[in-house]
Amino acid sequence: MVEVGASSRSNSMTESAVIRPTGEEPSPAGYDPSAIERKWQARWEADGTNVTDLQHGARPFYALMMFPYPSAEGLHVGNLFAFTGNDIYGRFQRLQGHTVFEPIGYDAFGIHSENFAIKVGIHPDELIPRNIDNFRRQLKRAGLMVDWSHELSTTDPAYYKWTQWVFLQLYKRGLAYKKKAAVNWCPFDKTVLANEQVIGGACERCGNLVEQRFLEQWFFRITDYAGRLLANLDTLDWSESTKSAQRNWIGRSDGAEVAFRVESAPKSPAGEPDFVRVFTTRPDTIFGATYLVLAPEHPLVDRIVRDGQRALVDEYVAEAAKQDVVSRRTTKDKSGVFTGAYATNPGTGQPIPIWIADYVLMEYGTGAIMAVPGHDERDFEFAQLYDLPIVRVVAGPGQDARTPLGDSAYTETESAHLVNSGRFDGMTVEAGKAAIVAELASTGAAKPVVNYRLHDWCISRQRYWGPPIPIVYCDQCGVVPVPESQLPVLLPAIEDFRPDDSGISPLARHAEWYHTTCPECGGQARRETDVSDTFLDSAWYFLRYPSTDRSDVPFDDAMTKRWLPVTSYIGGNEHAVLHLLYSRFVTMVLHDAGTLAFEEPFTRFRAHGMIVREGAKMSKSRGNVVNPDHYIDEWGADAFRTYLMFLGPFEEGGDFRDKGISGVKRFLDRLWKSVHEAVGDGGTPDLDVQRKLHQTIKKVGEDIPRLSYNTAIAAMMEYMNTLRAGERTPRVDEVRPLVQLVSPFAPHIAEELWSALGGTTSVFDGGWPSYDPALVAEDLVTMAVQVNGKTRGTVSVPKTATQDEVLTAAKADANIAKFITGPVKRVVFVPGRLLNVLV
RNA sequence: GCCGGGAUGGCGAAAUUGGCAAACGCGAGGGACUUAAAAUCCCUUGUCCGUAAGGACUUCCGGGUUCGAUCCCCGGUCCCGGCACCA
Repeated sequence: MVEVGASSRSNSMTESAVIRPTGEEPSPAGYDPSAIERKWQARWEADGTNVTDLQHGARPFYALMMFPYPSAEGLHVGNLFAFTGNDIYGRFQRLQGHTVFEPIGYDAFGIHSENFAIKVGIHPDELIPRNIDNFRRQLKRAGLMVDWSHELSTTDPAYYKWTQWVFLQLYKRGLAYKKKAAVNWCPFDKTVLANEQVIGGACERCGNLVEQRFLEQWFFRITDYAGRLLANLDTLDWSESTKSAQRNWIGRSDGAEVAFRVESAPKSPAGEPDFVRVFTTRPDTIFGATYLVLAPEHPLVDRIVRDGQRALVDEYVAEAAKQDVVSRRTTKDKSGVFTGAYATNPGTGQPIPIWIADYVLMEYGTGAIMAVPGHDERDFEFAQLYDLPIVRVVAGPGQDARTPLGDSAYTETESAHLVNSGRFDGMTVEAGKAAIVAELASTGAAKPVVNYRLHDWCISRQRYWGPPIPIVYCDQCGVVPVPESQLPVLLPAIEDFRPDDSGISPLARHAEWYHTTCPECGGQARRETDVSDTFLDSAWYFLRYPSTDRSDVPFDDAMTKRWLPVTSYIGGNEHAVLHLLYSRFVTMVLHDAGTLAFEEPFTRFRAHGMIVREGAKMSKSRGNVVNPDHYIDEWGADAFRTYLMFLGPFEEGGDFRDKGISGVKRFLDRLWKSVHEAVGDGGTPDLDVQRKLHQTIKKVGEDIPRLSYNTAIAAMMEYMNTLRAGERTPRVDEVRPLVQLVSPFAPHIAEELWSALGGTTSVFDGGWPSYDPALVAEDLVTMAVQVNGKTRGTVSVPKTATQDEVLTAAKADANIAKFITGPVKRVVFVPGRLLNVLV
């Protein structure tokens, strides 16, 4: 048998220290969370308990949590929920013998911080450190196993120097480029808005209508990586919901590009026919393509438009350009205009009209489509509106070429076949796709193409509070990247940092910063005045943590080799696509550049759930936000942590109910009492308690790795109930392992009790208790007895009892016997579980 | 519309391989201790019938597979999240 409580690595327990004469009050001063929490936080700090030996520690385990944005309101309970979940996992891994690194930092740049600074009239330079101080104070109170010697803030020049370096790595590889792009502009907030910040065509903050502006923006060519970003997902141990969100966002669609020859385009150069290239996922329906549609911005529009239609087309194009980006995408009412031109359908050989409509988007595919109104809802609607021909080319079971389409497009593809499609008639949709693409490809009219919905990442912001993009514009040399040796390009401390409606960053107003010299020729030059997106700051922070003490490199090679990729990452699904995708992209780029040996940054990722309060979403306006300080004051961090983990499954979240915390507090009170009352472990152990203990050790050890914290806590509570059943006094060897099991959840009380039990080092250096499999298995089991599938009673039999023995025992039970009325037809016997008698 | 996750007592939830549905906790009711209250401890608590023994019903709805289904299959409803005029 394996000794309970014995650590495989160290055993600092002094047995004699805990044995007291029975009857003598062991002076339990009572459980005072705030006193012992202060005491142990101070001791951890003094002893360096949570400082990770990054150089030498065995079995490195990088337990990463998503670093917070340090808001003025302080730590949100959602942050603490996530951090506690990560902390328990990290502490457990440490108890398993890993060297665990649990760092924290602050994602402190960005529009959010800047807007708040403007609102309260305090410079972010002053406000952010203040907020960070408050966050640090709150994080320390929560008792996280954070290694504070590696804390970082993205606003620190020693950090953003390397954010700029990351930009330069992308620039060097041709993955950063500048182009004019349509953006949402809020005339009131005087800023570019992300698409997510525009609700129904209005600014989400001020409600003013958003305008479309064309501004020069920096982009990262993330679309080059779309295929890999998608394919690698299959290899990652991540929450399915997160992977699914990324798949949706990347949006792969397999199809073909098909060329439609424009009939006698008047303005094309002599002898050079124009082709409209369309992207389609349904090449099988080409015989049903009765018209083409170009996006209003399509470059071919001007060339092919016929004179009679020119005025109408120009008006339509101008109108479309005026619409803001978002409402253009979400308006469901279709409209369009005929160009007067025709193209040849390469399937039918027939001429079909070319239209312009804003339901076709220039950014996706080729900016042009072949419209198949018979089999596409949008095309159907458009064709009905403008009276364009609708042809059936796909028929389902029991349908044929003449079956009318009715009032909607037929979009089924399963068990459907082609009709009205010449020699392709009768083929399945799948076969038709392949055959038609193959045939068109032979004449160069089509090729298979994969399209992604993912757009390039726009990283420039015309704002102040971010890392300046390290680019200089020189009249002689053009666009010049700032040499690495001249990094960081410091964000100047300016008072006038408010954005204006020029669409140009406030930094442009500061001539002394804006004017500089060219790093190449030394001549007059201007700085790029945009700053980079906050998501660039957070796309690489996990690489920095182990190397925060290095000022000469972004990350130390040896450290990176030792600690990365991240072993375990825990965070919210609100970052499923942006942060997590950008981090993967940046890692891949650095991998391709030969800087990193791995191309995926997070080996395992788990999305935690959301906390609501009393059934309602927490919000400032509702006034139902949980303030961690308040609860920690009242109940202690240990009870607060444990309650957060107990209120629901970690990956689903749960309902924070103020009353609920008392149950967890009672549990800790009883733990405190049990340890202080515990008597020495002489004499005969109580076998039932021993069994329950070993079952609990097994269960908690299995539940924590799968983040099933609520059930682990329930198991410990059950054990506590067993331990104190019938007002028995627990023994020291019964409570000591429980203190260890509780320690990841409630670290302070665990340390206090561990030391009260004679521990001379931290409980977190004491290892994890092991269990005896022989004690886990009950040798007497309660089996259910069913008659015709209905449970009629139970029998208590030895685990090894045979079918006949159980049957005999069952028949001895009068209530069971009375249901066995006729001859027994069949008996189903599941050893140790149940007996089902069929009569 | 497409993709992912859900729906179980008054409430939060559990059931790890298809095997006693409701562990653990909250709330509620009753009791002990107390002059009293708090705290603590004990008992009861899915619904219905029954004094009880016991019985019937019960995991969103409707079917199916199985000796047996919260779990697997088919169809549907609702909730949460992602994507969305993406061709």
